[in-house]
Amino acid sequence: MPTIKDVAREAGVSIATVSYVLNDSGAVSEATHQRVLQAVEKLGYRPSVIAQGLQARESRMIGYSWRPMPPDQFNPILEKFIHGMAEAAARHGYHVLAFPSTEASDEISPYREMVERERVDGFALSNTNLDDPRVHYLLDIDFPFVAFGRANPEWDFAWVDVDGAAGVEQAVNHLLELGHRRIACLAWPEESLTGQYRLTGYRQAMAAAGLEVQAGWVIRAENHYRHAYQAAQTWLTQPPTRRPTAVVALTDLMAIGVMNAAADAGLTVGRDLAVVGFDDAPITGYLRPPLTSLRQPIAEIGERMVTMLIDLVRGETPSPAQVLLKPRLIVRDSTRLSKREM
Amino acid sequence: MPTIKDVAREAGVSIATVSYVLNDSGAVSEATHQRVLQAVEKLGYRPSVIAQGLQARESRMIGYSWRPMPPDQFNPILEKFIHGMAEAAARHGYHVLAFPSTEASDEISPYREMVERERVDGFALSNTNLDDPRVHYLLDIDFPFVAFGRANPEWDFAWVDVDGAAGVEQAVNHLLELGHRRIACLAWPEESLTGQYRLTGYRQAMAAAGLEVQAGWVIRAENHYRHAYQAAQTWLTQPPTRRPTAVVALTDLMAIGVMNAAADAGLTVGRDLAVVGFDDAPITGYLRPPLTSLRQPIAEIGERMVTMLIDLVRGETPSPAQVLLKPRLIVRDSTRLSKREM
DNA sequence: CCGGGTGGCTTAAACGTTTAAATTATACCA
DNA sequence: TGGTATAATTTAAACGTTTAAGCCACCCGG
Repeated sequence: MPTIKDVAREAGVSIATVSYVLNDSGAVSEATHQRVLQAVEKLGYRPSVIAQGLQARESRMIGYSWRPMPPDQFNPILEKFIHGMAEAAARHGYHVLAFPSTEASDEISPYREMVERERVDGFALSNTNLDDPRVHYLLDIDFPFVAFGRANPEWDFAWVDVDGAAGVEQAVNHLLELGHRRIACLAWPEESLTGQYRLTGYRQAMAAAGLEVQAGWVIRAENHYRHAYQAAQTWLTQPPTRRPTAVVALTDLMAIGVMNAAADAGLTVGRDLAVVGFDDAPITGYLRPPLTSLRQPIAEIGERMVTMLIDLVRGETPSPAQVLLKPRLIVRDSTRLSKREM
Repeated sequence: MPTIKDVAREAGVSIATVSYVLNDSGAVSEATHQRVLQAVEKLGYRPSVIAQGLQARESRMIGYSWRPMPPDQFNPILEKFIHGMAEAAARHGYHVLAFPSTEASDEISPYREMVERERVDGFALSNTNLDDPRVHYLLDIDFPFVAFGRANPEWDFAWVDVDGAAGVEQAVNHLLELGHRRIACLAWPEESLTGQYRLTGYRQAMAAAGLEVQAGWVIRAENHYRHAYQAAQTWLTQPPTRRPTAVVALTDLMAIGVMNAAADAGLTVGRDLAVVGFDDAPITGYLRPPLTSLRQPIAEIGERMVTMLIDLVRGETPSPAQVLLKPRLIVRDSTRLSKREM
């Protein structure tokens, strides 16, 4: 690989002049400028990112880590999220460094390692939670990061999030328009901040419609198929005149659990029970019936996070520093075919 | 961040001594050794990866790129694959750099960029194909890489692959044991090398069982739901005594297309038609019926690729340099309930 | 008692950049 | 013509490491 010295020799100038030409700084005569560019072209010279990094004390890397899903669960948005970030980052001369999260016991040590060894200039976080220790640590050492998801409202940091409340509200309103009145919600445990926001959307939409949320209409469960299946069973064993006619599940995986429970109870999803999911996993369109779901603007989230992060790395404050994006309801047969006579 | 100079000052030695202590090289007295380690501890010093990289002319980065799936398709193994690589890499002091592949027109320029700017020490490739231009380029410039998948058999390079032929053979044998005789295969276009291997497994298993592959039993299609659905329809419109009783699809996505086509034709998958997929996507267990599929040992693939690549980066030849791993047939109801009277 | 070997440490160069400061050449003005 | 401002270029230091080479004191053998 040719270095700046080779270019300098080839062009008959000092390495400083080459550097000035390449960075468009300093005062260089037009003739020299051309000569240097020709030498660069001839040798196929590209500056070494490592040497530049040492000089500038930066790595031009964005660190990102995630906890892998158990084999029976899926993360439908991860691939697009990483790719979206990688693409946006590349446009700014940055790259995404994927590092593993191992034990849940010590969440921050992989992050600390990256910071201390100067591997990354900033982090993208996802799956943040209230009092997230990573957010706490990074705020503490004042290291640049942007989160996908909110955390403790008292902490001031840059984040991008999907407006789960607005999303679920859309879903409930859609069901209301179809004539549903007994609408249940399959929610997450109380600790989950994202779960809280989404559940709030459900409660607000119901309240706005003047509907009381009956006891038992909200069931909290972990994001597992089996839990969702069991929760649905408790609803479906109620008499037809009392049981929910529609279910909003906080993820597609849980929605699938509900759909299968309904089918196993002899009900036709879409006609006897409307189901809505969240995430719009690629699979949703191929389920029977295809699942209505809330699609998150993943590419935009990745893009926004990267540009905000680069602002922070450069010492600027991104504006806005908090971004809430609306998900879009993709209507499919799991609700469309369930129109109720009003 | 403290540097080696700070440690040297703190310990009252030269920076060379600090370096010798940290790298366990050179001759350092026990007393000095201790003093340096204490200074390191006290200051919380960690060597800068960038400075080490400049010195050693290496980045300790493994580049990996993939083409994102269209929104209605899924890549069930990508997440585990990257995470597996990231984990194995981290154990050896390496990290995974994710860079985007943009246009299909110029596949190699993102790779060239990474090479020329010295961003990575080697590459992990996936979705290789016969005469893959990336493999060609990297062989040409003699840059370290390991591929997930084979390419032109005349090229000598390191790869790890899943034995698709053995996998499909397993699947066909499983169907044969259940009493199936009219077994169809939903294959990929001829250009796909992976598709060729898998199809070979089908043909071999059929031949070994003394069964002739009837015209029309093999249909080639792109890896899309809709194509799979249509292919299945052409089989299912045949009279029951002639049509295939089992289908081996080369991916889960295509298997889902077949399952839905069968259901829409009034058949019960599992009883009237057995279906096998490939990849064992997390969703397969939740389909109705749950889909029998071939699981690839993703974590092991990532692990192997990384260790082989690190060998190559160090100038050693990995042994073995070609690894073929067997997938495992995960039997579920989509075949289990289809036992035929023999 | 002197020479050579060696253990233990430091000096200094190198990796490939950027950039402040110094130097040289050129032009302009009094 | 001499001095100064300015344009163009070079020199050299710096970023944080590693490591070859050098240095010094000490010990040991002859």
